[in-house]
Amino acid sequence: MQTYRNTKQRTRILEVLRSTDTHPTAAWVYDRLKFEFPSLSLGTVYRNLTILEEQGSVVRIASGSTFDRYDAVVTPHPHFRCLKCGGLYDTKDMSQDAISYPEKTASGHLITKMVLEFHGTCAPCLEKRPASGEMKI
Amino acid sequence: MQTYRNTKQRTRILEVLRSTDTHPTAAWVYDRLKFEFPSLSLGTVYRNLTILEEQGSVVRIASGSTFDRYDAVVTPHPHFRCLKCGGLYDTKDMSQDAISYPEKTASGHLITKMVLEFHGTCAPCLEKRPASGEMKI
DNA sequence: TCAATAATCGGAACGATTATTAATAATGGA
DNA sequence: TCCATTATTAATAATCGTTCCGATTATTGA
Repeated sequence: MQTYRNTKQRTRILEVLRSTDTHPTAAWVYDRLKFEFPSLSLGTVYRNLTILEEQGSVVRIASGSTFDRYDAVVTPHPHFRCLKCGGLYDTKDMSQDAISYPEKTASGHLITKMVLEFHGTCAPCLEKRPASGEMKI
Repeated sequence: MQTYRNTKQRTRILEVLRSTDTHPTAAWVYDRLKFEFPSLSLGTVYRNLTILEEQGSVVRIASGSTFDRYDAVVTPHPHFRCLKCGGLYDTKDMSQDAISYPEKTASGHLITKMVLEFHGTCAPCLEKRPASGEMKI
């Protein structure tokens, strides 16, 4: 059994993650901390994010074939993903608390977590484009 | 505007995908077809899966930092993902049809699709492990 | 049939993540 | 407090899924 030690790096990585709601990537956290720890390594960020996930302090949000994102809000909540820019947002007006599901599926799979996502075009990307049709000239 | 052509490879890729409910990866499809097309390239499989997705014949299921999977059932339906083995299953007993959501979020994001996943331990993985506690010896 | 060009093949390139290694530093006990 | 233990770090190499590239081939509409 592995015992975790407290390091400045890990502490700050969690603090940085808790200070934003932008669901950062490992690289974003690294950029944010490399001035504070000039010798910080990207591998350290990755390893600590994995450890923080094991500890339940952080949730990993997979995005398939692009970079993963991390969220320090571990309470289950839905996300909105923009298919144009890849942005990931919280949807504060929506909740998944009311959706109930069984402990096991009919096939006997044990459910421990429900993940709900909405996909589409985010408000900033909508503004960049004409109301309908293709961009002209 | 790009026009699509019909190729044997693309046709067979879609057929193979429609012949299974295992949500295959690109590599799985490639293995399945490389005897039929000895000179088949993995890049061709990837490109065609992307084209089939553009055409709406196939849905990509992202799995973050592991291989993506593809589903020829394009009707929205929830999936179960095993966190032990990475397996992806349909949950035939569950549906997401009853869950309603607005066209736009409060922040103005345009929603075009809802993705619902259940995570946990699948039945085969449950059987491999003792009912509770850690594996002994 | 023929020209235009989309699609293929093979391999190289890419980017996010993980593994490796030696050096460093946090921890618990004497 | 000092020391031994060992988790953690930094730097870099390696991995792996996926995409891109150039030359060739195949499909399509005229």
